[in-house]
Amino acid sequence: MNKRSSAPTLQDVARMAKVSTATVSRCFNTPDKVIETTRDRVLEIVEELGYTPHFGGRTLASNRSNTVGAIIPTIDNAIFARGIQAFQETLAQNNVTLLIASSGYDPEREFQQIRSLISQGADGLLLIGHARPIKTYDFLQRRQIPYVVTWNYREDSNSFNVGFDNRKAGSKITNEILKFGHKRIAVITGHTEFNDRALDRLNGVRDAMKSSGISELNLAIISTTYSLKSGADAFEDFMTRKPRPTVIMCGNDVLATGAITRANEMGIKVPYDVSVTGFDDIDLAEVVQPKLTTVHVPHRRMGKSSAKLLLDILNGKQDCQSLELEIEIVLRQSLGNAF
Amino acid sequence: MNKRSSAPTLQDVARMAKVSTATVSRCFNTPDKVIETTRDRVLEIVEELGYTPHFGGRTLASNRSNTVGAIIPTIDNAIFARGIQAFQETLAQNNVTLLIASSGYDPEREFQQIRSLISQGADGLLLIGHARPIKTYDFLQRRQIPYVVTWNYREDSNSFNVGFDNRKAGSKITNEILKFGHKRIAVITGHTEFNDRALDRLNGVRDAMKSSGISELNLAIISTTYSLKSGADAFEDFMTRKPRPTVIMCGNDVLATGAITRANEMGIKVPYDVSVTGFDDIDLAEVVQPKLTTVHVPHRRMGKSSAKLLLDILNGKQDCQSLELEIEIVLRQSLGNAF
DNA sequence: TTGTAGGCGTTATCAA
DNA sequence: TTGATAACGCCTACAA
Repeated sequence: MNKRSSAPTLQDVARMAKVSTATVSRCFNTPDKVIETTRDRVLEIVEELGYTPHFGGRTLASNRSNTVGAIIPTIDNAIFARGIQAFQETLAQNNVTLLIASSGYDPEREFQQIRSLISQGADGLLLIGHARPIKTYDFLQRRQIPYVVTWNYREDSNSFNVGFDNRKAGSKITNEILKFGHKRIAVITGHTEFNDRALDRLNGVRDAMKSSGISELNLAIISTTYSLKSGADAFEDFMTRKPRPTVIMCGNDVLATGAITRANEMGIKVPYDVSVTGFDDIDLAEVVQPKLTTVHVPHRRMGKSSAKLLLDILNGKQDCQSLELEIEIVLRQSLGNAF
Repeated sequence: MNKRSSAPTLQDVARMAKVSTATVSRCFNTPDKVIETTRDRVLEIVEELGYTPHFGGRTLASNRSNTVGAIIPTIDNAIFARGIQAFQETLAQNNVTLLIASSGYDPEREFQQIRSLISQGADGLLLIGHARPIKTYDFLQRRQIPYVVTWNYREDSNSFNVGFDNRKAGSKITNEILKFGHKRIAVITGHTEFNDRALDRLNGVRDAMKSSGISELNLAIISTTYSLKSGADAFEDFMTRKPRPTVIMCGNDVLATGAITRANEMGIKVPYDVSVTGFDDIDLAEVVQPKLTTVHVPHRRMGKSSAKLLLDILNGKQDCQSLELEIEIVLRQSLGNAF
């Protein structure tokens, strides 16, 4: 790769403003420590030259970057977009820049991305969920990297943690479903390996069934990737089995939307022939017909709170606390009585 | 912000492996220039220490970062996600890291983000669309920053450019609409200031009407922000006017989906009472009922081609070429005959 | 209030 | 094939 054509440096500015580099540096970092007239002169030159501080030099010298990194499973999906947007806005208010990377739900790639972001100088990280190889946690620990885990709250976690309890959430929506008299339950879940959100939701379903005395024999599961098509295919699979389930619970709204779309194509009436539920409450949930009964996740609050916690940690604030947020079930039209 | 606890450095590795820092460096950058036994020893220590190269030091010394930046209008929206994902994948295959920032459709913020990414050491940039203040182009020019403009192709552009011609696309779908006998046309567009995609699409509509001899008096326009609710509200606005339009063209699928959703709520039948069209062909387009007639944009191809072009430019390849991609109209159910 | 100078981690040139 | 060593741009004691 070519060298970047040389950019103006602190030196250049200093020379033209006839001051030392130290003074120019101070104009940026401790402006009140330089007298106004000098500062004005310097800033004018800065403007004229279009000078931008060289980030590499800065981190090298000061050992901090005012940058944090976030590694999310995927950007090609609305699930994380809203939360990350809020995360970023909160950081920006505190003059911290966000670097985003995506892992494609692959723990090995997540590890690489973590290393890469740290190399880039990230002061701290946002990670999605708890499930990752020990190797990754070892690295984080050894390098003493400040990080916050979000999108799943676990009381017993060793990490700083902002989010909702996916297991409780799974139970909660299952209980709602059971109120409608459903007995034969099918679940379309995302792959649960290294995806603790999916796993916990599923275990929540089991918890609820158990405490209502419903046998696991009434639970059928398909695990697949998160896409409209996967949801649709899994739906069709379930509906060609005998006996059919009375409700199909989906691991997220994308899967649920795929399921309902296929239902419409097959001439199956939701919720009269079968009920469908989602998880996340993204835009899609209100667009699909019938509208989706789903779990409302406080995306923006989660992003904002994660940012605040991470900033507190980075600023060395004492007694930083993990934070559990609550979800709500939102009843729309896709869940009805069991037949 | 706290200092990051000290990470192992090249020095540490060198000391433990009993070689010079130069050799360790070579192990990473020109591995074939160091004999295998030494290399193995070094890499072992690297592994043991969990050493990660310090990015700041590296950029400082080598004046390149193997990083490129992309500034997109928003991440909270599926429009750009797929293209950016493809862009990133292609970069990753070439060991280049992507930094993403979002501008919120604000040219001033875009300018800041550009400076910020350059400060971070980005070797090149991906920018969406052509419309931005001269100030921004001046900066790009003066600093000789390699960049590619995407999401809109303009033949007369001075920038390297990958995308489709939004104006032609606007004409194309309008012509399709005119074939269905529509005469009273309403457009819900995104704000066109500093959004050349929106502006060009709109001008394309005008072009097509003109060359079919339809007066501009038959064109009504509402410009608004890109959200489901804005689309819905604008739809309702149009449908309470007299006479009603026979077709409502939307600047993207989000607006169109909002429009159809509101139509359903108001008991207005699409396409019997009014036709609706979208733009982009994202997932939403096939989920909403009736399915959306829209402009299919080659998101992934655009992302991939942009990445290739940018990499070529960065590698100093000669005769790099801008690239025009084609769109297609996809006819689904939301467009019908004028009544 | 300002300047001097050393050092941050890495690469690259030149010798050995 | 390896090692010394001088940059790279910036920050920050310390001195003036």
